[in-house]
Amino acid sequence: MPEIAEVRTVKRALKSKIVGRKIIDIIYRYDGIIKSDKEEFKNILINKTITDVDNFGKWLFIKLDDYTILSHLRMEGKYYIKPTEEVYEKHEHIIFKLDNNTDLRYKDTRKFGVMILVKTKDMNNIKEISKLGIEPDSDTLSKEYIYDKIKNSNKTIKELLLDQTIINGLGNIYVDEVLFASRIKPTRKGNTITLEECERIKQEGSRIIKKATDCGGTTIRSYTSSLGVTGNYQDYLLVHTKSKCSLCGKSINKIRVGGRGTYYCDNCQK
DNA sequence: ATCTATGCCTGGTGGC
DNA sequence: TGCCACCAGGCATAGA
Repeated sequence: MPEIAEVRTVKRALKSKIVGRKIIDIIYRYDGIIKSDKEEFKNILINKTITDVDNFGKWLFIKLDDYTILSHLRMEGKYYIKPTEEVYEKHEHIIFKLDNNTDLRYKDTRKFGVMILVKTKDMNNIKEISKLGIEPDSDTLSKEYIYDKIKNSNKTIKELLLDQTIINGLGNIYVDEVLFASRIKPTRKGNTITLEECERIKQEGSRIIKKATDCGGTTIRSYTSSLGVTGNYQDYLLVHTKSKCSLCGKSINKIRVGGRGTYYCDNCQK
């Protein structure tokens, strides 16, 4: 699943390829992805020029002056740039025809992704965006902030780190990595995590996300290249999908926490 | 407020 | 080989 590092990678690639391009038509092959008014989406966007691409956590923003497409890739959403005459592939649901004989195509096998068209000036008031927390490698993230958000919670630390309203952008893979690097068991309740451990979460989260962003994200399972971009952070994963602990050599446990497949080392994580 | 269950989806897998 | 139940999971929403 694309997490913050992968979304940043998509953002960079898109930015270099579509800024300055005008949308001349939009084809819906499956319009369930569009969560705002589907007709308005087309009517407003056709003939608009893409001015910027940005992201906040896992949300991607495609900006067109006064309007912005909020795009969330969820599990398997991907963007591709293709010559307009190329035959559509299965699961290419939304086709943006651009003014240079290319298409921006949104492909999403499981159709979990969403697009919402909003006025750019209202963007930060949209509930999906306004509720988001602080990005894991932001300078404004502090151990006190994390501690304050989790200290009274009976939820597991794994669930809390997946909560986008606390830290914005971590998904299943990076939460496992952050907890391993912080030496904290994913099943610990939020109210047992110390301030010192929050500092480790902050430091390791920042380090891991910066490194993963530099690597272009992680490419495993079906989360392969989007826009022809392939990340290589999977070479640095220490616990997620692993069977042996790189520190102690014991078996990595795979359990379910909060309904998610979770990898951890029972020996190294306390 | 907070928790649990459900729905959204398709492709891959394992059992028979 | 084919059929089928089940699972993967980010997030919203409804119900308890």
